[in-house]
Amino acid sequence: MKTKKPTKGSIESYRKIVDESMPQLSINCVIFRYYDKKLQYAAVQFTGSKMQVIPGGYIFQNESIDDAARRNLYEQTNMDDLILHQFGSFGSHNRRITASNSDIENIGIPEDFRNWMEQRFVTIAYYSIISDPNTEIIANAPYSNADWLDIEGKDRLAMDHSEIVGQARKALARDLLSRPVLLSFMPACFTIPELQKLHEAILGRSVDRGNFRKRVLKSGFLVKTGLVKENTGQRPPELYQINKERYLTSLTEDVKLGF
Amino acid sequence: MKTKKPTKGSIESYRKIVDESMPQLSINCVIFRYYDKKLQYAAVQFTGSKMQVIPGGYIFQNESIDDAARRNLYEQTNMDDLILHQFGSFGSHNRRITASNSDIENIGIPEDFRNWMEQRFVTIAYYSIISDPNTEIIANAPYSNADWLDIEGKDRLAMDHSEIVGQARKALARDLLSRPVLLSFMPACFTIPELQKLHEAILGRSVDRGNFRKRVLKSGFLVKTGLVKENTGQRPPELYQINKERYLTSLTEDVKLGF
DNA sequence: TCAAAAGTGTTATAAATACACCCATGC
DNA sequence: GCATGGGTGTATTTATAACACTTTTGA
Repeated sequence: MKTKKPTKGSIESYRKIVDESMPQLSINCVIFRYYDKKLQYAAVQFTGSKMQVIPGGYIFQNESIDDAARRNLYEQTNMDDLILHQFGSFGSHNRRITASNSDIENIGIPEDFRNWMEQRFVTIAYYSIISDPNTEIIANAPYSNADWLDIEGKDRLAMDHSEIVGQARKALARDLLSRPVLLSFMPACFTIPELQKLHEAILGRSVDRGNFRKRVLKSGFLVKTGLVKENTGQRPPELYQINKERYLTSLTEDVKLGF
Repeated sequence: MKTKKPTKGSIESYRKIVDESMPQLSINCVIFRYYDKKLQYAAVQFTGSKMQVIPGGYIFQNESIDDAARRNLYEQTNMDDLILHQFGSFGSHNRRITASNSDIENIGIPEDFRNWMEQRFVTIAYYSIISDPNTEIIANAPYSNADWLDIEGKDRLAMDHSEIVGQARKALARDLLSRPVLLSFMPACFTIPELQKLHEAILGRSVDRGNFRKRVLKSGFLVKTGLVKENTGQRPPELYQINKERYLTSLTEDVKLGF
């Protein structure tokens, strides 16, 4: 699956992108994590720029868009077991990165690559969620300075990336209903109240404790471990695991088409 | 909004496409209609070919993908008031039109255009629905021979177009729940049993008459006209109109993000 | 013993579902 | 009359929502 790659950020790596990628088409990933009781997403900066964008990249001529999303995510986060959900494409007629909308005046990349990347681009957007909230985002060239930003924060991203993040959050909230997407967020072992907090972070509002518990247990995605989380200062909550089998089948099965 | 266009199918029109369109990126539209009590979709053929595809086209450098979808649809169906729903992108690594997967051996188009269009393409897919089931599809060059195909039929389209149609049908069924997309299908005046038949055609199964009636009336999208449909051979069903105001606002408002 | 958070149960309401029954028409 | 499809009502079940009560811990 892997190809020999030139050193990241080298002239050769830029040439490879320009020579072997589909022109004017990109993928972007909104990578969520649940950390510090908040829903966050990954943002990176172009080297030498102050504006932030979400990770993204280009599509090699011989790879599918889904593979391109996976690859770019791997190159930038070192994670390769994420489940990616394509949720939309963005292609307004003047959608391009420029000095005025991204502050990319003096970033250290070759001019021919810069000309290439400053064309009008259509992007296909994916969202993904990481289970380990301590994952480091590795910002490869032409990016640097990765950050996690609060979804409720006021950060303004370059271009239409804030819009893309907003749409990703909506897609995530929508998918919560039909699939337990949320389970990808959680560590191997977790409590129902923790799961509820995550739900609330995604939905942007609070839900009833008792009702949440009933619903999530009835779904059959959770398995009781018999253990409890200790030293919480209050009554120790019970620890659960994911019913992996049930979870994986739910990802491929069709959403119920009810009337 | 309209630009002067070269004669369709002329050398100039092909040159314009190659010169002014984004490369390797297309839009495709699954146009549904409800006709003869069946759900159908529009298919066209390349001139000189036997294989069918769904309508589609290319994106001018200075137009948005949504505008491109609208324009191509207009050029091919003469309809310009359709509501388009983007539902996904398709981009497997070997997604291209070839003689083997589309039977385009001897279609009468210039070789440079043919080389251009036989590149690997990613397509962004939309679905749309027409309210007048008697709409004629105008197949412009390089297409000819437009047809309406049954969604339940066994027709095999070229490339991955059957897959795209299947996904469109799923998206349509999903959207039925949150929006009364269905109303675009209906003529100005219709009966509830007719509306029910349409629902059943989309969902692929039957629904309870009484319950359907209750639900659709409670939604507030229908207005009673006071008239009945005559000469049906049985009890004359009541005719309804769409509450246009309510319908249009529902199209722009967010889907409820319930828990 | 008290606060705080976890876990459980009860009730009210609304929605989905399954039918049963009557109605209006053409034959 | 009667077959056929349209229109209406009702009972059952299920889902949603609001909220009260109990349990377990650390301080």
